[in-house]
Amino acid sequence: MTLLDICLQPTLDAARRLLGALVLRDTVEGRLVGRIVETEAYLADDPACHGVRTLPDGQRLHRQTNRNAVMFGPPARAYVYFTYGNHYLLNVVTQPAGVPEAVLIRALEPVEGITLMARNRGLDDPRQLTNGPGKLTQAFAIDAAFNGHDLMQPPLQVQLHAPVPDEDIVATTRIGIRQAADRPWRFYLRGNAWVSRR
DNA sequence: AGAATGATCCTCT
DNA sequence: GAGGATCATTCTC
Repeated sequence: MTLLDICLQPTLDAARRLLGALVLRDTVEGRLVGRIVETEAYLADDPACHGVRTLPDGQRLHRQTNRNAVMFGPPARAYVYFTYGNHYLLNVVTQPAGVPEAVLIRALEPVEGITLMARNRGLDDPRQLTNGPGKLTQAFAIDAAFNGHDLMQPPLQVQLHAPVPDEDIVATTRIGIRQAADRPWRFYLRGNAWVSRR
C-alpha cells in the first residue's frame, strides 16, 4: 500500500486513511515530523471545492485556473495555496488527473523537530505549533514553492500509517466555509490535543 | 481597472 | 466570541 494507492481511493476514504500518517519535512536546519490528526475532503461535486465553479443558475462545473491547476493534475501531489494575505494551506491531491479533488491537512501532532517548529512559529507552546492548517505550514516551512510537489519524494513526504479504526475518528462539518457547510467531511482523531477546533 | 472574497490567525474583551 | 490584518485570485465591468 502506497500513498498513491490511498490517493486513488474515494477521497472521503482517503481523508480518513491519511489520519495517523506522518508528514516528513527535511530542511537545512533539520528534519520535521508530524502526525496527521485532522483532515477535510474537497470533492469534484462540491461547491466549496476550488476546482468547482457554481453558476448563477446553480449549475456546477469544473473550472481550471492558474491557482487550482494542481488539483486537476495527478494524485499524491501537494496543492499549496495562499489565502487571507498570510497563510499557506497544504492539501494532498486525490483522484486521477482531470478530477479536481483533494484532502486538506488541518492539523498535525508534533513528533520530531519541535524546537525548529517553535522557531519557525515564533512560539513555544507545543499545542500552538501545528493545531491549524496555516499554523502547520508555518511550522514546517511549507509555502507555494511546494505547489505540485510529489509527496512521495523528499524534502516533503507523507508516510502512511496503519488505518485508524472508525470508532477513533470523529466526522463533523468542515471549518470556515460558507457553501455546502452541512457536509460532514471533516475528520479528526478523537480526543487528540492538536485538533484545531471542537 | 476595480471590487469582492476567502479551506486563517491573532489579539483583544 | 468578535473584529482586524493582509493580499492573491477571481470575476465583473
